[in-house]
Amino acid sequence: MARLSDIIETFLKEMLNDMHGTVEIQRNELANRFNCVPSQINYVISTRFTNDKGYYVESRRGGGGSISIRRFNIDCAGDYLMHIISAIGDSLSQHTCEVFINNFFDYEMIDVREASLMRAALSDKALVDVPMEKRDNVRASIMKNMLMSLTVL
Amino acid sequence: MARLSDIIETFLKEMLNDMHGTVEIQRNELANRFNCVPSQINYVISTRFTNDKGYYVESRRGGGGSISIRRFNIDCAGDYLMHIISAIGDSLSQHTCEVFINNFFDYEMIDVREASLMRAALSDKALVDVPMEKRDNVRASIMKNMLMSLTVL
DNA sequence: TTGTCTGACTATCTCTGACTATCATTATAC
DNA sequence: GTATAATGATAGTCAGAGATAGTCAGACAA
Repeated sequence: MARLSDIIETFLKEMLNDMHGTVEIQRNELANRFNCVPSQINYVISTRFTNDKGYYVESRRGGGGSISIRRFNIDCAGDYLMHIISAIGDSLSQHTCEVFINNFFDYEMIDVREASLMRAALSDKALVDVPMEKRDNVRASIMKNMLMSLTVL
Repeated sequence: MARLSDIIETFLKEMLNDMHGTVEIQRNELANRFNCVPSQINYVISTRFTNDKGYYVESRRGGGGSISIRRFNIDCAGDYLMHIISAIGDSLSQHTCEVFINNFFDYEMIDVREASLMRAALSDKALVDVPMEKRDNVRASIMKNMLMSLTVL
């Protein structure tokens, strides 16, 4: 028998196709439709709609709350970016960042302000409170998140 | 389900646009129009029209009383940025970041890509490797560095 | 052993209503 | 007339109910 998580995953992906890459759902409503507990929806989202797999998820609690899922744009520059993102491992030195950013700028994937923002966020100065042994991991994570954010625009 | 608060917020913001940045309302009248209790109006104002978001609110009780909302005029973006930078302490929650970024965007100090980059760099997701007790410090530091980088361009 | 599913507990946001504070106007006392 | 009290018309506060979503440990299934 097919797993519920797979069914829900398929349902959401079809919805994403129909809605051109963005869906907004209510957790309880969806759980109801599939006769499961609400937290199952969290499970599906956290295992199937991760950043690594090309999705962006946001949510809001409280009355009228909801969960929104966006799919990255994998075309055009996105392709190259996705390639870079997967090439970046778990660790990234400030120097390597600099090289990346200069490249992005040279290839006109980012403008001067964007480059400046990225440099600022990834600098040792900004990360001074992060313990040395973790700093390059955090830098990699920030870099990947920033690049992913550009692929959806 | 659409949130009433959002509807009222939108209504007031449209009114602000039409009236060039200043509106004067009567709490009971507005509550009546939206079929809610008067204190809901206070809720909307205190969550959506805060100082941080660039609004100034005054009110008068008693017969003929009313509430007035004014939107700040941000003439010099650089000054505003410097003001924010000095106002940011050593710690900054993700939620507060969100408010700031939306603000910068509303005032056209940053564009949609820059906003997206900033959100990505400041998100809990990007900072997951930073120990919880340090995360808000690191966030404050990244935010200040990014803002500084914008002031020099 | 790993991935799936559940439910109790928690966190957050919204909305409501009872109670309080303030101001303007009118009535009353002197 | 003037001072004071009463009344009515506003707005403000706050605690609690309601409506969502998130987390996590443990049961269960492939």
